[in-house]
Amino acid sequence: MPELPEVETVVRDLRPMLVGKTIAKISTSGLALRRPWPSKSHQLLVNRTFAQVARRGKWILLDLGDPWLVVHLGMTGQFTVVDRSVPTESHTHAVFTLTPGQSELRFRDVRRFGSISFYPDRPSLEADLDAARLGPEPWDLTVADFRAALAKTSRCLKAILLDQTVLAGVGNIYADESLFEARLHPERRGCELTRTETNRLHQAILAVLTRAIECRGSSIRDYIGGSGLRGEFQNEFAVYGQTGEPCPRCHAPIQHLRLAGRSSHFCGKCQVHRKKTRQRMPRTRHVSS
DNA sequence: ATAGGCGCCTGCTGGC
DNA sequence: TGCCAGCAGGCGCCTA
Repeated sequence: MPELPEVETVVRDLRPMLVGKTIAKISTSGLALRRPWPSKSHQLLVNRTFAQVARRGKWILLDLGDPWLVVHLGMTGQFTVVDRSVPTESHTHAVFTLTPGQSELRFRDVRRFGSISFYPDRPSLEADLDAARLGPEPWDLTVADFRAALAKTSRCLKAILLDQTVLAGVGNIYADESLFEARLHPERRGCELTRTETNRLHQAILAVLTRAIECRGSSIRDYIGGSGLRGEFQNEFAVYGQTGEPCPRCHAPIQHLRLAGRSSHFCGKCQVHRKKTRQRMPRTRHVSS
């Protein structure tokens, strides 16, 4: 699931419900998540108070005034604050009882690709973030830096956008939607983009992410925000999951392709693969429509 | 450097 | 109705 807009929504939802609350008790399912979360760390978390809730890429950073918890939602993670009276759903792997009040912070993850990591202090957290070589947040990535990153690689645009070391937070949905918005074919290579195309892609990424955050992200099946509310951006998809549907721009059917190991959706007519100048070259090809 | 495949998990859908 | 393959929003590891 959860890409930048979804994680940002969770963080914005959780912040007012967590900051100032203290962990009174922790219970876990005991099932392994993607990263180990040693039960030894639990005693270091009890009686600690949430000071801040932040996001870096797709990671949720919970500052407990020096121990830190870092949560990744994987594909199906849900991180919510609910009243204790709400029945606990299956696949709930961690419950933090909060005080004062009657609420609980719950981590639920059907596929268990998500993770909860404990860091005793800020330097240990920073070291791990550095090791991950996480790229800049999209809004901190200048067009000049983006241009430089594209120019030095022959990888296809889809793979570049999914690479968290280039920019942090974009996943499969928003890569496809950004490429559509920028009218660029996902198989185009980074190094072959013109200055205009690079600018257009940069703008498209920011525009798509901004609109998605305004919609509280996309709920396809599992995703919900920190308060349990679904997102609405799935209703705005131009290409993602729209195979065979008419392109909202030119009405040609949306196509589907497996690229960089992921399914890619695009309009083969208005997301041009080759440069326009070349496409106009007379060739022995016919167009039937 | 990069592409591709796999594995980690569970659940849902579509085709037969 | 039932079975089974294929697919899913992520990511890290391995090989070629």
